[in-house]
Amino acid sequence: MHLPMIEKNYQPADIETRMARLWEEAGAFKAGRPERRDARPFTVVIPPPNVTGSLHMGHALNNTLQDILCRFERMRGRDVLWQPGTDHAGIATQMVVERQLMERQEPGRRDMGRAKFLERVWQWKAESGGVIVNQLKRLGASCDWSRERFTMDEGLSRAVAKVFVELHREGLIYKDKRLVNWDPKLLTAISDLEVQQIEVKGSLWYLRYPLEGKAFNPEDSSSFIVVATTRPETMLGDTAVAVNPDDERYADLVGKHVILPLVGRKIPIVADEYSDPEKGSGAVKVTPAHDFNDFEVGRRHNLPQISVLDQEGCLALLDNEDYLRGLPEGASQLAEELHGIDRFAARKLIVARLEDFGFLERIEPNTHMVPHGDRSGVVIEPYLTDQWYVDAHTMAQPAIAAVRSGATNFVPKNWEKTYFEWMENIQPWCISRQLWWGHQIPAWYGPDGKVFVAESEEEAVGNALGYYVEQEVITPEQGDEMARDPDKREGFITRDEDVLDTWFSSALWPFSTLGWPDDETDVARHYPTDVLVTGFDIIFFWVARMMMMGMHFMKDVPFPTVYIHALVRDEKGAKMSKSKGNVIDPLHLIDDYGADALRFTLAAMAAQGRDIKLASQRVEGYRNFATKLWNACRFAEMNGCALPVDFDATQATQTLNRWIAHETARATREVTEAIEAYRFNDAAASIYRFVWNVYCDWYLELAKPVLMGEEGAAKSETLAMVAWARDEILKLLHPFMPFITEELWAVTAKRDGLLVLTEWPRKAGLTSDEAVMMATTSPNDGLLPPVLLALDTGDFSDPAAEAEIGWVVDLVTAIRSVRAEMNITPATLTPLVLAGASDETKGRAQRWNDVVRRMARLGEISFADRPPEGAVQLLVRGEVAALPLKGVIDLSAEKARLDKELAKAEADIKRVDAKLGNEKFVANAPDEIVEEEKEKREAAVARKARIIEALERLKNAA
RNA sequence: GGGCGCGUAGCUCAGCGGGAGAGCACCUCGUUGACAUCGAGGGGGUCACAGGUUCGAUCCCUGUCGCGCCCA
Repeated sequence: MHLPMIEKNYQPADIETRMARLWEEAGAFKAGRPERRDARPFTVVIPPPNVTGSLHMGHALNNTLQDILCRFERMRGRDVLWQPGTDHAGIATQMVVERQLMERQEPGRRDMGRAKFLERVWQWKAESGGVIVNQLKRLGASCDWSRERFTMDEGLSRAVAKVFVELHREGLIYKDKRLVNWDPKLLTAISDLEVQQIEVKGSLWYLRYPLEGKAFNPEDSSSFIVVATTRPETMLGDTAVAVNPDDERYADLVGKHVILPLVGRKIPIVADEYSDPEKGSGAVKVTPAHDFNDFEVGRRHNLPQISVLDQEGCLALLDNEDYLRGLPEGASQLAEELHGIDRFAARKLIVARLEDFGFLERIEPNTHMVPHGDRSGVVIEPYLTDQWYVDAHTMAQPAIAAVRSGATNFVPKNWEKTYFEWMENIQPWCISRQLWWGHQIPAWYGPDGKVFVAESEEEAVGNALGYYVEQEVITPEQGDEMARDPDKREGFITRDEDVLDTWFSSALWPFSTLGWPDDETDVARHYPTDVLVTGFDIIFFWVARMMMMGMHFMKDVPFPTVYIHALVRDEKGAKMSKSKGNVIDPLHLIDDYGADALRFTLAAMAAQGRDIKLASQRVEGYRNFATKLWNACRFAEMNGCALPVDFDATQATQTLNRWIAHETARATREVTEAIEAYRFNDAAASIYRFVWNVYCDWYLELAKPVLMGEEGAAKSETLAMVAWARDEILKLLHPFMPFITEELWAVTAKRDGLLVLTEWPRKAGLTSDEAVMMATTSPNDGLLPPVLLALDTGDFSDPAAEAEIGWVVDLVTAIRSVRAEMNITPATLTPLVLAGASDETKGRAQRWNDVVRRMARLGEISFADRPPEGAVQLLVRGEVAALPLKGVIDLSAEKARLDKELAKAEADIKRVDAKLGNEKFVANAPDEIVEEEKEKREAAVARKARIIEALERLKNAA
């Protein structure tokens, strides 16, 4: 077969489309490929993006890092399962579809009815739900797409029902009437985590509450008590006034009563620690039904809870039995007046009314935190309702212990503190939502409100009907009839209308996606997963809850390692947001620079524990890196570099080739170890430096004369070695830049298979059998400690080769530097005289004659005992290299240059002497450090001597 | 108020007990046989500040100042 030539230009878009198709057709990302049936699995579950989402920078980073790990382990022979899928995102999705209905001027959700609306959501999902999946594919995510899951799939829904029922049976899920965070816009309860505290400039209103039995007189402070509040409108629901038990000002008032202004309700003055004597007046009004703290105060003092708002945050006073109970005649007039008014309008009205009657003492400006819904943006209302809760405190204990014991580790470690902090102070998790889109709670109610929880409707209805027959509420005949015909039981047995918090189903993701509870084959093989990669912003929402559910249902952690990455910010460090208009769209970057460049940028910047400030300039730079690699491969192709089948790099004889083998092994070790340690930035830096600054800058340049020269053993070995090192580069770079490397892999040689499934460069001398062992042995069986996986460069290390190539590099660099400094144009070829050269140096100079002349723009290279007069004299590895430039250069400039060098050498000597002269240093420092210092001193002294000689000669020349 | 983290070259960031690094930007030079999406060279930093530990601190400890995030 004839290989296609490498295209002249690197065109990411074209390559990406083709490579994606290639992988797809080969089923390269599929878990459980037959040839890997016996390999150790490597499993990662994707943090499921919202089905409504589109790819943002956070996704790009998160999935790039996961993909690097997956491709790396796949090349190391593991049977990789990267489990993809999306989240149904209850509120977000429902909002999207409702907005769409509105835009199309179709009937709204409520007009349409539940069943019809849900049909519409599914329809929307079918049409638009795949967007983010396709975007992840563009990024190169090597998920097993054939196993894509959705949190509302049948299987996952069964998992949800089972978990709910079991936790309910164990008493870990229960229904409770207490305050929740109520969103008056979305008309649903939300969890603590979905509430954002936002600083708001408000006011503190000081209100006079008249004391019972005294004639209220605004001028007489003994006739009232002053309470301070940030929410005057809730005063209608006050059921007490609280003062601190240690507050002497109010000591004699405790136990007495006040008459609630405007309302006329008689309420007690109680002593409670909650009241802070330093704040406001030291007395607070207590509204148990509208404030979390007051709720607790109310419980402690057995106070009634009077809710005065409705679901939408409007005053609800008429027909409000709790409110009207025990009120004097005429109170209903106020109720009629205020009923139905929005909470913020009511605030103004009530304050005005209080002022009219002298109950308002003063208003102070006050900045305080106000809870807002993270989706709706409106002020959250603490609201008294029945909701379902998970006993998070109990469930957290094994999850805390698992991290304490090290069964699960966070990387970087410091996130464990955040995890513990939250888990140890965890509150009951409110899991019911008054939405339609989501997993409907598997609870059914009988006519008396008794609840029947079961995994299926049949089961629940069966239980319920049995119960009511037994209780003789219905006859057995009626029971049979209702069991047969759902219409007949309508109004008798009704299902809970609410759905579960989206995070409830996400918490099961590591095992529900593997088939639990229906088929546990994959659970056995892939649970626990190997690592979770996610952002710190969802440690509470998701990681903690997966830990709880995993420990409870699988009796094991969901993952031994949690790699927490940072946020991607804009180049100034601001959080990207639509409102700020500073969002960088990863898809635009992919269009402009290619997915590989974007991926490499994110990896290179993913230093642990630090946010990423992304500038598109960086991406451009790494696109250039891809171009560089592209051209290096073209160069190899143009010279006919190819790898013979039986070529063994360890057996190379040419110095240059032994050197690049050694450097390749070093890069292999660095990249491998860095990925293993989740140091993605170090891995990226290593491969970048190796490709550009070692392979391209030196190896290819030094190899040119051989490649262009005559046929022979040296040339054929070099032709092979250029190809060999190129192939190693393509492998090492593949996890970071999968598209370009796969393309180059295909066009540079006839291959047995795709690069994506090619074996990762391994320790030289390790047999394939051992590599297979490594891949199949479980990590905890103690047979092969991880240290054996470390790569050994032993077979490639060659100090002699390093010394020789090092000399060439130093010589060329020194000459280039001085030529630039002396403003010698490249067109001027200068001769080089190696003065007093050792035999070794002479040999090297002869062997590298062509290269050095070409790279350093030299004429002839000759040898002499002493440098010619008036020459520029360079020190290269302890010997003098002279450029006879008398007449070409300015002698005083050369003198200045040497003076500078001399000063540097002297400074070095001085610094080392100060150290070595310090007895304590010599006594305390490790021997090798002292030895190093001594060697440095010797080198500096020798250098100084040569420079002085050079200066002498210069003087003679002048 | 509690917690976490950050202040290193003009910018974005690595490094973290033994001679200050990268990329980009900047300046000079360059149509050298893969690459101008390139090559060669160069300038530029009391490593926020003050103490302490140490033979030795950009690195460890304490404090101060400045910035960011999370929780109350």
